[in-house]
Amino acid sequence: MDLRFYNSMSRSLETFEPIEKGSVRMYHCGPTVYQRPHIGNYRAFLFADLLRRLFDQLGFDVIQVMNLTDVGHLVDDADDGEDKLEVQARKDQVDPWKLVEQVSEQFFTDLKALHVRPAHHYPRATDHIPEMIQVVQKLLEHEHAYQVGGNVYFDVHSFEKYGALSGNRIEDLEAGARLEVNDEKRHPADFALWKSDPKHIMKWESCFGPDGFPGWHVECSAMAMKYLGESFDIHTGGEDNIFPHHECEIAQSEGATGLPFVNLWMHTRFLRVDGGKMSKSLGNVYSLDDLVEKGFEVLDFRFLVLKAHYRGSLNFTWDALQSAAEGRKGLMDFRRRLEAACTQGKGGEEGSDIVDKAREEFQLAIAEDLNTSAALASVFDLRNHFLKRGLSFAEAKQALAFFNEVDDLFGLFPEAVETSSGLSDEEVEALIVARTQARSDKEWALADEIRDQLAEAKIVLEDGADGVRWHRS
RNA sequence: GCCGGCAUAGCCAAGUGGUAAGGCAAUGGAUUGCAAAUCCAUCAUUCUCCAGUUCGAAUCUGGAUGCCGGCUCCA
Repeated sequence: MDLRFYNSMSRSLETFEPIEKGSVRMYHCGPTVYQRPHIGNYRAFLFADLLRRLFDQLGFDVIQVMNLTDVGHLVDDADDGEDKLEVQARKDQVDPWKLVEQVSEQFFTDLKALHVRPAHHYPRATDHIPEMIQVVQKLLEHEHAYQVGGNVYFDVHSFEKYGALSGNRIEDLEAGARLEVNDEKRHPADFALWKSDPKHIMKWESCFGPDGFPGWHVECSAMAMKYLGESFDIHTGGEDNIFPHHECEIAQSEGATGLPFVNLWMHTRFLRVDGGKMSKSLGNVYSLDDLVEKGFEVLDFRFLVLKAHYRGSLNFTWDALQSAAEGRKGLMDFRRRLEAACTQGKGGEEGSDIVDKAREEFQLAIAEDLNTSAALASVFDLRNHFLKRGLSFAEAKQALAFFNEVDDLFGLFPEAVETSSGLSDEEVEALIVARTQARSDKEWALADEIRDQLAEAKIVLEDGADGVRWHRS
């Protein structure tokens, strides 16, 4: 089955063809580790993980790289542009290096909670200064860059394709007149490859001077090429990365090597909050902890993200998250039923093509630019079908296998049910027996007390005609 | 000023020419000691608005309105 993805560069769906048959190399723009990533950031990272899981499932040899930006990301492009990291470190009164450690650690904790499979490399900009300097030197050799004192700039006029990704034209950028005036630059749209500033805390000695630091864009070029080669398959990021970041990456990388940098550019749309932009002033920049504090699970957010297509502007609201949480519960409940039906199922050994049909729909939806929303519908359809019609032993086994494939891709279910509720299975069973006794004795107060006690321990009871089923929530 | 995107029920959201997926919520019923969970049923003659193309449009074209993004740090 062909995979088709939307390429931001061509603005159309393209059949995916890896550079090397059976393998895929991809790079994702990761966080600038100056403050904990918010749920909007994680939408992009969850998308990267979806791609990763898809290629894993299809048996590709995957090499996945996500950078951590820990230097060079300036708050603005002016001469006195400060490094975001240093600014935040000063605010927090900590050493910038320490801040990097703290935020990175938090980031990895978040990824784990979100069931994101670890990338193969998480390179940090500060560990790749020599590689970046090499790129800058090559650009100088090829006359795509020029040096003014201790600063080196990329000459956007030297790269014909500059603007191809974003649709910006150099003339328009100038007309915008919002670019900082910088007398050193030949053109206002030229961007920094290397800057010198003795005031910087994070600085390196180089052939350009004693106190320099790299421009933001160059880290991704240097690190991507180091780990993935000069040309690789897929590069992803948020829509805001398209310009200037990715535009500049292309110019730098191709300017340095003369080879195509990336075959497929994929960008996720922003997560909106209450229909608008997420912003600090509105107080709606949420972290995963904010969700947990409201009683949600981190994976509920993962489900919410998967319910929408990655190129659509998902609107985050607490209602939507609640709905995602309920929906995820429903799926987990169905999986429990399937598991039960597999061990104690009735009916014949013959399966049916219902599951195959659901699987086919699911796979088609995913193959067509990762339409998780439509794919999910096939899973719910299957659930509804079986809830309505019932299912045989063989069908349950088929369906469970399909469910596990779905979760291999979506990563929505906990790996193992936690037994940390304080009650062992035996204790739970004993309490249920006691409650059943109380109910048959019509001692409702006692029965309800036991029910509350179990609920407190996160045990969900299901009173049915043929007895009581229970599970941990 | 320049570039780009979106507008589908109470909420979230698929669907890009053939007559509106799915989830959540809601409502009625079954079940229950009461609940919860579960099950059954119902839930957009219609896709922001106006005009056009077409046998046929949520889907294409033009216009209006609203929202969002980029051009400056941002996923």
